Amino acid sequence: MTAKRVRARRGDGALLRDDLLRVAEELLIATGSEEGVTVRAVAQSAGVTAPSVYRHFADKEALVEAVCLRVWTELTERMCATAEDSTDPFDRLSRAARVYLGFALEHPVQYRTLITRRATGPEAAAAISECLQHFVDTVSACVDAGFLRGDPLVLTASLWSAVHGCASLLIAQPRSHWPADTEAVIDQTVRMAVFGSALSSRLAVTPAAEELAAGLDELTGRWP
Amino acid sequence: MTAKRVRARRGDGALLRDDLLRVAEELLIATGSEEGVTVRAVAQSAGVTAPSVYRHFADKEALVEAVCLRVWTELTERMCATAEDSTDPFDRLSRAARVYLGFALEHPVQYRTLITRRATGPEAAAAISECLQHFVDTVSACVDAGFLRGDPLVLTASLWSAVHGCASLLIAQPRSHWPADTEAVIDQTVRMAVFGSALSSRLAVTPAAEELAAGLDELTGRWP
DNA sequence: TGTACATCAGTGAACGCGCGTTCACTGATGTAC
DNA sequence: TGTACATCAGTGAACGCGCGTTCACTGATGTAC
Repeated sequence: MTAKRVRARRGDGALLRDDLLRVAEELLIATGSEEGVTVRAVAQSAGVTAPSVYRHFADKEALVEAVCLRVWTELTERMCATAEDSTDPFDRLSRAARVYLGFALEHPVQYRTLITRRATGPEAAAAISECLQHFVDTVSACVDAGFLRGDPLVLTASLWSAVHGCASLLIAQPRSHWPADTEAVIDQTVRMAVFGSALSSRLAVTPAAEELAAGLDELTGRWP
Repeated sequence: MTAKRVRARRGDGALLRDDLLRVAEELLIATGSEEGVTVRAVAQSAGVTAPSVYRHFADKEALVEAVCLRVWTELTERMCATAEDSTDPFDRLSRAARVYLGFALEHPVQYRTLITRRATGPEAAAAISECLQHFVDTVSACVDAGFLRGDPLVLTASLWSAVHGCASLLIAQPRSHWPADTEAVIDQTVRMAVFGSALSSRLAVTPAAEELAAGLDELTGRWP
């Protein structure tokens, strides 16, 4: 990468743009943070001088955001694709949650950078909105089918909290605070979230713990 | 604050330490990020020159961590205090979750800074561990009482994910992506998490959505 | 087919900044005699 | 009670760095005549 780059032909200036994105992504992943991505380092890795970067991105902010968006757009696509594997709205919800978590863990730095960014550009806000809208739609379908009750926006916010929180902690926290079996945590989190949404949205009044436990034992005894 | 500070008497050097912490905290909150807290700015706000900071903190890292820890130690205390308001383990779990969320939203910047920090000092790691241990103990009590089933560590990780995720999103995301009623989201998230843990840990086999919904309707019909 | 020119990719050097940190110091003050 | 001294809080000046960004430029290349 550090090798001097051959200058692009006229009209092919956009080739550098792709290279810059690729190289900036590598740098973002390697350093684990937006601060590690410097314009100079990106340019050098692409075999080019720093000012060249400004031919393709307005400023550093725009470069970083573009790097994150490059993978982020996959997310909605993948959630939609998975939805087609099933016709059951409740099942679709679980799948969407798992895809979201899987995505975040596959692209931890891009995920965290984009979602914790204070001032996002309109494109980033749109990308997050789009993904969130898919969640809302999936939840709404569950409400329509009678699997969930209540305000879809509130239900979605809680479900999103669970999967985002799981991803966020797995990304940020060292192993020491966690059970060894990451898969078990992911699985439990998704199940907690979807079943918890189903149960809690039906509980207008909170019953006593013993009563609830006895009722759940009785109910779940049907599926041994 | 910018006023020149009167020099402390001999032996009272530690007074400045408190002032530096207070001022650094203000700066952290005002700028919303660790990067906004510069040694120079902190010193100036305390009415002192930059090198004075190094009399009390090894480096900038130590200063920021101390600022965050100052409020963080409240958390475990508050969770323990709330636990005494109830004898029901399941109720205690809900209370702990609410206290955690409330704390995070009261001190959003300190919460985020400490929990997303990559290389934490031993004190910070200990503080997080201590708080987490309280969660594990509370969950274990629920398992012992038969309200929850399964590995307490895995259950805790999921519960932690839900509350952390809710706090994290509320802190990071602009209002646009959220329902207007923040309280409703918090309430729903806690209920989803605790009831979801109770239900999901009893489901060895996942039943069909219709079956589950019907069962839950029947069960929750008892508490109208 | 040859040539002048406009276009475009990329450069080299510099600006100005704020940062964390170090080092030798100053001067007030409590303490020991 | 007076004085020399060790201690300690805080200073002033500087180091060295890497950063984002700008600006006038160079030189290759496609295109129009």
